[in-house]
Amino acid sequence: MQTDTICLGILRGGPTTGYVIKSVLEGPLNQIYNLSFGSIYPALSKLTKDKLVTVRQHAQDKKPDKKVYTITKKGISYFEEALLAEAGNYVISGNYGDQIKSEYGMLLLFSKYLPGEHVKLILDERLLFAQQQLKLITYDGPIAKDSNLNALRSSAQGKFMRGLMADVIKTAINYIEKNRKKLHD
Amino acid sequence: MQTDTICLGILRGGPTTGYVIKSVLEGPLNQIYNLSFGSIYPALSKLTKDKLVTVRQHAQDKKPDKKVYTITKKGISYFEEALLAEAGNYVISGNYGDQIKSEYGMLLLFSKYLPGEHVKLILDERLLFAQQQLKLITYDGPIAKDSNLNALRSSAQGKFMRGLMADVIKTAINYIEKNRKKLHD
DNA sequence: AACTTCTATATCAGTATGATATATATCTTG
DNA sequence: CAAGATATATATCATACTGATATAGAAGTT
Repeated sequence: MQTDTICLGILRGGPTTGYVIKSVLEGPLNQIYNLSFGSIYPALSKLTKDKLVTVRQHAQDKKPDKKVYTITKKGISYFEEALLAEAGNYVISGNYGDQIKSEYGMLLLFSKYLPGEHVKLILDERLLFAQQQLKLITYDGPIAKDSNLNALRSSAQGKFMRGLMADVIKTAINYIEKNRKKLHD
Repeated sequence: MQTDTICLGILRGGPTTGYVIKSVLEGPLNQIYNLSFGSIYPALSKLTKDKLVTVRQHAQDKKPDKKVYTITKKGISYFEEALLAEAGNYVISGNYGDQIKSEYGMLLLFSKYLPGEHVKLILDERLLFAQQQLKLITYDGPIAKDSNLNALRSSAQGKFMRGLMADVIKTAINYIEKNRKKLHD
């Protein structure tokens, strides 16, 4: 999926900054997608140039200007067309294009070349990390009033995806706890 | 994890070609990691130049030469040091560096902007795809005699990872089947 | 008081992707 | 049985993305 489309999709949830887009991707969408600032900021500039979004520059003395991006009508129709076109692609080809690079998975796969103590350590760390992720995803308390995060949490789609990720993480935690002895001792 | 390290790790399972490395990544490691030919072939050239692997060129008339790469002693120690160094990193920082780009996840998240019929279609397709993946991962019948695939299947680590992936996919399938009505109808 | 984390944007060298080219064998399907 | 698709096998390259770095003040922590 194009970076443009991702940014527009998040912006459809409400006006916000590049920084928040990155936070959304690192927070609730953490298990789904990620983009670096080096992709987000240029995409936002390009979208502005193409009139698919508008910027309001909030001058903050001595801090860098906070640039709040809002999707335009043109942007909305562009987004919906792009989504339909890309979805169509997936349906036809059967290629869902998930790009997975789990360094952790490779590390475990290669863990027979690692000292046993080390393997224990990285498993302990991973379980802790997974539990943190689970809390982050299932958290339902008050959050900052950013409309994007609210859209993500309250929509049926957001709830669906959060539930899916939570189930997957729980399964992984249980599996690791039950089977970790096969990797050490 | 560096592409070099990944290639060396797979080559530790036995000598093979760049094409097979790609197949391993697309087959059994499908849910863990992927690399394009554009990364694998240059990495293999670099490793050869650095004497971490050797090549035997099997001339096949009219087909391109089949280049079988074998890890050297130097390569083995390099690999084990790199792995230890990288694992150390992960333990210290708590950053497992998993890079996830699930276009499918984003598509579902944005599916409220898609026609209901389309959503049904992409869910049906996904379930089929997931079932295929599950079969691929849990398959225990005879396979081509490539030593890398055998190493991956018979080692404790390979079994551990395959079991983990199978559990995760089953969970996802169950979740989608039980909750899909929240996304359409 | 010192240190870390958060908010916020920007740039860029190095790395990776996805498409394309090339070439043959083998398998599949109407 | 011919046509088309898929598998084997390597290679290249424009475009895209990452991860690190720079900048800078506020706010929170030790």
